[in-house]
Amino acid sequence: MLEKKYDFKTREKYWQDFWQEKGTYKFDPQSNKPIFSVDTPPPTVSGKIHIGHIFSYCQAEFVTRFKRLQGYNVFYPMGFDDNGLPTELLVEKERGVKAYNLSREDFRKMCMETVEKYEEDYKKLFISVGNSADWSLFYHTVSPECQRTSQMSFLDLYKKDKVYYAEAPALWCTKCQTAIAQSELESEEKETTFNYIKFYIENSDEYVEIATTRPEFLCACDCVFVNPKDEKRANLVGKRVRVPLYNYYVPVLADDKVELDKGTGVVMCCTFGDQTDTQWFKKYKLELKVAIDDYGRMTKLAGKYEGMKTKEARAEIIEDLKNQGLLIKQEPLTHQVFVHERCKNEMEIKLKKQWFIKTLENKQKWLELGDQIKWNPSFMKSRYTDWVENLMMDWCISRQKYFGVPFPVWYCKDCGEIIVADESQLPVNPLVTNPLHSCPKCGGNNFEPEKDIMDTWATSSVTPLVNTKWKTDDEFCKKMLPMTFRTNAHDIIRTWDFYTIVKNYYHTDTIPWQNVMITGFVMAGNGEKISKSKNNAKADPANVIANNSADVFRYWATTGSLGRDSIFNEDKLKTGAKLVNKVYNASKFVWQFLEGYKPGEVPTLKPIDRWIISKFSQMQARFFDYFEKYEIGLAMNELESFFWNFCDNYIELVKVRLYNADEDAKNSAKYAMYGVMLELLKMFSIYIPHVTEEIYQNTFKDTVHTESINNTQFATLTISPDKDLIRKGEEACNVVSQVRGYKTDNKVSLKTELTTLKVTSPYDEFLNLCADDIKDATNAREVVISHGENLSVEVLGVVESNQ
RNA sequence: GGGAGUAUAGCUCAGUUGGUUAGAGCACUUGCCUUACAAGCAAGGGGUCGUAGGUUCGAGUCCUACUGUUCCCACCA
Repeated sequence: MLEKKYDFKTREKYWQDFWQEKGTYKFDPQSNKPIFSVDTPPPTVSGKIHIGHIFSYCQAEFVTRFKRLQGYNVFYPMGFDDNGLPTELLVEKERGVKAYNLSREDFRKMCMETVEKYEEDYKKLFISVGNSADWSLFYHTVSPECQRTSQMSFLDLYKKDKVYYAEAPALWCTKCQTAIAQSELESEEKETTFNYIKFYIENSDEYVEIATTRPEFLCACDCVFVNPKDEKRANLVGKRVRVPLYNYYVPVLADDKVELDKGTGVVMCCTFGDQTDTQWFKKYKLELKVAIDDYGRMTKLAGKYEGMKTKEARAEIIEDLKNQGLLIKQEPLTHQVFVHERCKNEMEIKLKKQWFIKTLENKQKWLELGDQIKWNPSFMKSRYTDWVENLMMDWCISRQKYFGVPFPVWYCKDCGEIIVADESQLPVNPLVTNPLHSCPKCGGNNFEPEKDIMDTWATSSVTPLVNTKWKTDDEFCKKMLPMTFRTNAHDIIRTWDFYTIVKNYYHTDTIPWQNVMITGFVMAGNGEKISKSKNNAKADPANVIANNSADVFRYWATTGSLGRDSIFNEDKLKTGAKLVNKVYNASKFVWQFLEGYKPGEVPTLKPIDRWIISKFSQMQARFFDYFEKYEIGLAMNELESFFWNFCDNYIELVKVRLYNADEDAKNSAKYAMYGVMLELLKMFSIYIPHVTEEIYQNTFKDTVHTESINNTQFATLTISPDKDLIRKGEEACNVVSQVRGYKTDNKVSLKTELTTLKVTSPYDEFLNLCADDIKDATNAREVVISHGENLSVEVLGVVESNQ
């Protein structure tokens, strides 16, 4: 029996403990059920988890519950990504320290402590929202096991010549003082000025006009370009021009990258002002002139501006150009500038020795692999292909930071040879361990360890390899790869998805997963993105859960359709609370009649009972279809609207029968209610697992005999969707509805007794078969049904009550 | 500049392959304590489906153009 009231505050915790204790969500490696494996992106430990994260993880989690109920052996590990720049920034902020002021060891220890504390909170939060991951499969990317996999990945790439160490133009953040990858760039709109500057032609009084936004690069100018088709300036090619302020001469070259109608049509090339400069640098083997140092200050090359921040130098230089009559004009300009996504600092390009993974040479392959994966929703695939098609640089994976996975690499001090670790040494920290052997090239024994650490994405893009025990358990790995299902929000398609596809292909020749589910974002009330900097995440997930229950929170997470952003909406929480309440009450009510009922042979069914089963089957089919497309919100809509209809129409039609009728008539209703209610609870358990478990344990468990509702499986009912039958049943509901309307219009109670009800309908035959149910639901003494073109319902009289 | 999503009731959103009078929840109005639930039930008001064309017997749904909006990519001369 169910208690009168359901108290989520005590019961949710109770069931969460129950599930963990019983291992309800455990993957069974021995089972021969089909496997559904999930590669969930491990949340980055970079601060508090906001409501959008939980939203996204809930959506993915609904799918795993669905698959479990479909009879799959679900492999659903959860992990955290707890190394690299994002974590360092968190620790520095929280502790008020700067990594470079501390010893590596001290900083590392500090990071570990912080990470542990956060992960404890993260885990609690996930469990408190009813997440059904198998925590025995837990991993975190800074653990020795994951470090081993990341380093193993590096060694494998090295062996296959897919990773290289080279001095190349790299994107550089002067604030974080590290190289970063193209995928870590964001663009921001900034106001600046276009400065039109005179470059005098050698031995002439004439000059060419060059427009630039960054005159502080004048000291690093290598040459000037015009377009080869530019007839007006064809005579300039081969001549030299004088760089203003610095008064040295550079050649004028022609290159078709120059756009005629941009700026003045003449460009100065500096090393490096932008991406095009790096291409010209390579193509024309230009001299490297470094104007800006690692900290974003002008170098010696800048002369009197040395030591100034770039923007200060720019202002001074413009002033000086003005004074010397070299500045023609200035124009305001708004343009997109690349900034580092983590700190929003403007990007520089520096020539640096870094490790790169080859991505450019296989663009076609990446696209093919993208085609092999099923993207949901399908339109999100274009984010992937767009990104691949526009890749400009190989993936730079070395970071000049401290807390992360070290490269298993040393350099021979004598001959400079690169020495990589032996697999048996992994995980290895080259700062404290030496290679196993002398330098293979010169036999030397002096080694310079690689101090850099790997990009956080380089370590988190191996999650399918970690999960499937790559290079640890070959048999398991073979069985599990490619994984079935990957889910993430649309912001990390170009990083997590792309890099994971790249690495998995290099290592195992396959795609990492067969299906991808891309979730949307949660937007703040005004429709803007929730972000830490704006501090507009009004609702803290832990509070929302504590105040509304995990089930209600999860209900809210069904908002909207897949891949689309949703706005956080308090109303939806209210609706969820009502639903939970209704499910509980309906179950309690239904169970009154089903107590002691033993499901068995199909009895002779009354038309209304046939109707509700058929209608259920129709809804169930749609529900399954939506889930196949991971449309968890639309599936919920189907389920929910059926359920309210079930309560307000079906239950109302049969309840008097269940109280008063003969055994056969009762049994028909019981049969329908038992089947439909049980299946409804299973479906609801995907979304609101706590209340449904509470109900199941106190009701159906005695006849179904599984330890938890989560261990049950979906069943199809005996009557399949039948449009004609469904239409007829709805006619019966319409009759009842019209009578209710009559009573409402006349401001009398719905239980008011009627004398005679006169009905005409094209479905009179069917209505006659369920006349008793209609009579009961409308509380009429007599119902007369005859044939007619359209439905008409007439109340002939009301029985006057004495009270 | 290239691409994608989106535009339906005051708000948040459904509307499957084109098919009668366009739906739900919230909000609003009114009535009802009905042998589950007042966190409930019932009834109701409210929309020329972004604009303009087109295809069709028939368009919220398909096509074209435009407009608004959000996002991705490119654009730092």
